[in-house]
Amino acid sequence: MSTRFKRTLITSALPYANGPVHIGHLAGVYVPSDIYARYLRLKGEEVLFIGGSDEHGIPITLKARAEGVTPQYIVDRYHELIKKSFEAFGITFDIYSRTTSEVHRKVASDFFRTLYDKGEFTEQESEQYYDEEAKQFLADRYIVGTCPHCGNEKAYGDQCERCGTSLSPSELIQPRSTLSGSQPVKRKTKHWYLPLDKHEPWLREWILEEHKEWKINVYGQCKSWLDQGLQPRAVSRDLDWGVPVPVEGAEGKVLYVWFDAPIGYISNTKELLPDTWEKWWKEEDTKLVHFIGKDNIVFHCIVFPAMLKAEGSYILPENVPANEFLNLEGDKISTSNNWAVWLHEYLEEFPGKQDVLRYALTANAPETKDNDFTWKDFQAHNNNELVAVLGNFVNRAMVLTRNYFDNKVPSLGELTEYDRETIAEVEKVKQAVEHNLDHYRFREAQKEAMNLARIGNKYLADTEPWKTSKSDMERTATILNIALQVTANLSIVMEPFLPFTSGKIRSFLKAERFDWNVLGSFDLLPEGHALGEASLLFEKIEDDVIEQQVQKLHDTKKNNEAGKQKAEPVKENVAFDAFEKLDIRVGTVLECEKVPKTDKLLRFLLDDGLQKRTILSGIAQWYPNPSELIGKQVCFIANLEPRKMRGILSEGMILSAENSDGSLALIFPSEDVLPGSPVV
RNA sequence: CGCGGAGUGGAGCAGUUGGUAGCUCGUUGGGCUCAUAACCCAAAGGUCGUAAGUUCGAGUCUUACCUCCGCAACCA
Repeated sequence: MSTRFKRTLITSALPYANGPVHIGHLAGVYVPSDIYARYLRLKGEEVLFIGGSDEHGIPITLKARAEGVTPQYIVDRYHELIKKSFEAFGITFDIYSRTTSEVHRKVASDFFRTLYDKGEFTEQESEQYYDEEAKQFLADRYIVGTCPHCGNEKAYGDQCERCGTSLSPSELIQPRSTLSGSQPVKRKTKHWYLPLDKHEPWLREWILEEHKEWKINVYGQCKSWLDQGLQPRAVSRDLDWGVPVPVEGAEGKVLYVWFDAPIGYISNTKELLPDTWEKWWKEEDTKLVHFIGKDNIVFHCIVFPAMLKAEGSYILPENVPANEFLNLEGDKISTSNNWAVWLHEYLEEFPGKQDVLRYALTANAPETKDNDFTWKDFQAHNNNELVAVLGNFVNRAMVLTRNYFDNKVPSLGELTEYDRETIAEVEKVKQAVEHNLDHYRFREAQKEAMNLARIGNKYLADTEPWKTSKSDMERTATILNIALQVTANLSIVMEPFLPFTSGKIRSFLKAERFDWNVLGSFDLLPEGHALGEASLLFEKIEDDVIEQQVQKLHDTKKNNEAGKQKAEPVKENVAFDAFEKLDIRVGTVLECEKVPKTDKLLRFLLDDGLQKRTILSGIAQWYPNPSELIGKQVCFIANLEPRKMRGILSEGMILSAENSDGSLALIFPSEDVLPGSPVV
């Protein structure tokens, strides 16, 4: 640590309490932050590691509504589950609290009030949907209606889940409130905004000039945001679940969750240390580090710093080592599709194997780009590295000592040149691990730590104590003394990465926990010291165990697909005249090409019997050679309101059939007809 | 010409301020037998996405282009 700092405050992104924690969360945030925290503690530094659940926000209220329970019930359930599984996994938070705590309510409320009193917010009125029966404003997610794009009648106010379009509530046709079912009305409401645009100058200087050392993905993202120009962001919402806005006339309004959540870091610190928390947040010699995933970069690098700066008494983060995403067996991890390896399930199915997962996730950490977790890799990391290299070396050292020296540390005699070289190698490992950890390169650091076991294996192979034991017990004693000292060193260097294993090694050695600063020493175990009972550190994971996990995922996938393949229920009946209002016709394709700079849009020029008509259709990915469609006849809706997309006016809609996987197929008449023929 | 990231031996990754391309796993051969068929050694395998340029010299700098991922846009 540079002399600038006296202590380190580590925060890890608050997991959202509407589901359990999965390996993506672990690899991206919790394993690296735990390694870092353990490392600094082992070095004897003053460190605080903050975690907690993020328990406010719309998705939780929706989930509660869907299950017919209270939001509190939902967050209680997941908070407990998450907290317990983190604990069992060995994530050593100094506190794992929650944003529904009393302390948080007060801290967040005061924080808002301070900014409010200082005039750091702007106020803005806007029109939003209001439910007159339920007597409250409706968040986007509380409004359903017909998607203007695909006709899905259950589109939400922020997004249509069928076609994936993001919407705003006013775009919905026939909006309905999910609270009462009534038709909402537009009403004026006032919200507070954090004017990020005003903070842009110093943010620019602070990040782009003073923090060039940030990871390139983080720096690049920030630069991108800053170059595009920052916009004011609303900090309040009309909702009844959250921290109330502490301002007169703000009844029914709560802090927006992104404003609320990062303050959780502060309130959790305060909950743990009611008297001394301020030194962690307000003294310049505290080093603040946020561990997050890449989806949170803008909040932790721009929004939260702007909040802290606006408040005025807080320090800013020194680094934000954000990771990319972890995929699972080739596909994106998805909570809603159950495409994940859940921590609580792993802990049950692989009891005592916390370190195996920690190791595999760190070895394959998405530090520079998205990575893929596969069970086969997991098995290989365990069998070929943990078992074969680390477990085996420790076992060799222990067994040899038991066989030749009655399980006692033998004496160190005269050192050979080779012994000295080996000892020097161990010192190099220490430096390499430190250097990498200091720069948040956990994958590389773990690899270097593992090299210590490799050095040990090589040392035994080269010195062959099983041979020297036949002629020269003195030499054999020296060799095994060194091998045991290497083992003791392993228990130190592995502590941040594999804490459970490290503890086991210490119990084998009957040793207390060593400080990091004695790493590299060869007098950790005194001569004659009686060793404990050794067992295997790791066991092989057989193919069938892996296949079972893969099968589990395949089953999930099958279930998901089966679920989707069910045809949608038939919509409500409509009167014949409603059908008659639609003017569906056949047209002949004259031109067809991809619209530049889009992924999905094809531009059709149709002969509709009367004139030429341009229609855009979002089917480009299913028709890679659009020119092949020229001359074909397609069906289209002729009297749909024209709409401009990408600067081109689309006059109608071409009809396609949609598969369960979302792929689209154009509908053609079975025989050629005259252009303009009506479809009846 | 929207923004960012990535393209290095079969797989996953390092390559610091430009100077003969490294690591882990896998593969092949050999050695060893203390050890969970584990360990050790050796070899094969890369024209560092493509093209041009700067330079005595480029994976490392410049330009153009291609591919992949994410965001944005967009999907009547």
